[in-house]
Amino acid sequence: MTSTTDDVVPVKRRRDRAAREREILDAAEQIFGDRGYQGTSMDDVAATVGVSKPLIYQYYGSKDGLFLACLSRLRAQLLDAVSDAVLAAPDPEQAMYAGFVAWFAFLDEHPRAWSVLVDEGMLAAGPAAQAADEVRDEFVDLIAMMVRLNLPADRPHDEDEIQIVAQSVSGATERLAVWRTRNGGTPSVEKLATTLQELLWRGLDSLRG
Amino acid sequence: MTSTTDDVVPVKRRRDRAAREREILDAAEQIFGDRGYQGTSMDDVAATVGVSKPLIYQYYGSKDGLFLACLSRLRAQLLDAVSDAVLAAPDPEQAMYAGFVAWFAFLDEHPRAWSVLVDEGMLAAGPAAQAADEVRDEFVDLIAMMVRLNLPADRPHDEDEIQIVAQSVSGATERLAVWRTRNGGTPSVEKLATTLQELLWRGLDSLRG
DNA sequence: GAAAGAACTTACTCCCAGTAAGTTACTCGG
DNA sequence: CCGAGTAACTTACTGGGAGTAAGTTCTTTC
Repeated sequence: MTSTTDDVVPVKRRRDRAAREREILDAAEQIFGDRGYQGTSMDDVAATVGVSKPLIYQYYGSKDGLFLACLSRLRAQLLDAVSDAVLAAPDPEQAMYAGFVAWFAFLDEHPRAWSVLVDEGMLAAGPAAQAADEVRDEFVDLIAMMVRLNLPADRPHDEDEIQIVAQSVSGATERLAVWRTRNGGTPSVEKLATTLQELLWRGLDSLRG
Repeated sequence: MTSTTDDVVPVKRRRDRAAREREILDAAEQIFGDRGYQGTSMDDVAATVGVSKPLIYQYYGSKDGLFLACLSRLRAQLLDAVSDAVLAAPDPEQAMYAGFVAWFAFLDEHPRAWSVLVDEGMLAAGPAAQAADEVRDEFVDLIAMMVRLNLPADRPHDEDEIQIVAQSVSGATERLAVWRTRNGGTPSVEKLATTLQELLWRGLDSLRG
């Protein structure tokens, strides 16, 4: 009865640094995932954790720092999932398949992780992002049209497959363009186009029948 | 000599709306391209054009609106370049090649356009963007390793080609994941993995020799 | 040469990243 | 049990950038 701390709300307010850091990181991952980088304010994160903003700054330095910490943790998880699947496979062909499955399955099971990592995580939310998507869609449509023209007219084609191929080609070319720019403009345009052509042309045969 | 307006700086200050809009759009495209979406302030754009900020708001409504307008113009140019190349080709195989060349060449010749459209345009600048790239690089390395393992050991392999393939696969899977999420989680993970596998596996034969 | 409207500006508001300086709770040696 | 030391935490601010209300000046047109 003489205990000093047992009337109302005996909630532990102070926690040690490691525990608090984890709490903050969890909240941040959630909020970044929901609202994107831009849409997330440090005040929101602080309020969610029930802590004041400067504490977050003390632990993570900046908004970028906090985002980066989320990213790091997720990256490790995703990379592990995929590498494990690949390394467990008995031959290269199955390794490739297993890698794809692991990749898509991970992002399927961690939709929020996904947003933070690649999708909206760093994109501006709203109309600008939507417009960028429209640009992509136009190319996807163009590519899908080309693929369709190249299929035998008599056989019913699998529209899912066409979409998958078109999205893949669009994603691949976009990434190659970024990479090439950062790489100082090499390899040459022709080298890129030729290699892509080789990689995809024969694959398209499979879909042809 | 009695003319009222010919001493110093007879610069025309007012211009009609269409001309001013174009001026603003040009400046915005340049600045967005240089500094990214986040790094660009409306005050910067206004100062560059030599105009006050509310005028830009009157014409474009918001920062997103201005960005969107830049995007629209560029999209039309890029899409035209690629469609023209594709449609001018005599057969599907050459159309595919021509399309790739047109895509990479356009982005080569308009590096700033490029930034606005896809690359840094909407990404957060600084350490966060860098970290996201590191995540990608890890996957690219993993894929490159797999490709290398699958090449005949005796033949010297073309490292550029390996990088191109690895970047392509990484870009394709990333895009597919975004698309699938927005598409409500279909098609299934297995369908995606199988189609990708078919598309790429035979293409990798070409590189094998 | 005045009316009308388009082109343009000054001077704000609010929100959010980041910070300076201080306060409170825990802990450990005596 | 108590005070000194430190880790955990807060209040109260600055600065910068998006967006706006309410005007002011130029230019065209009758």
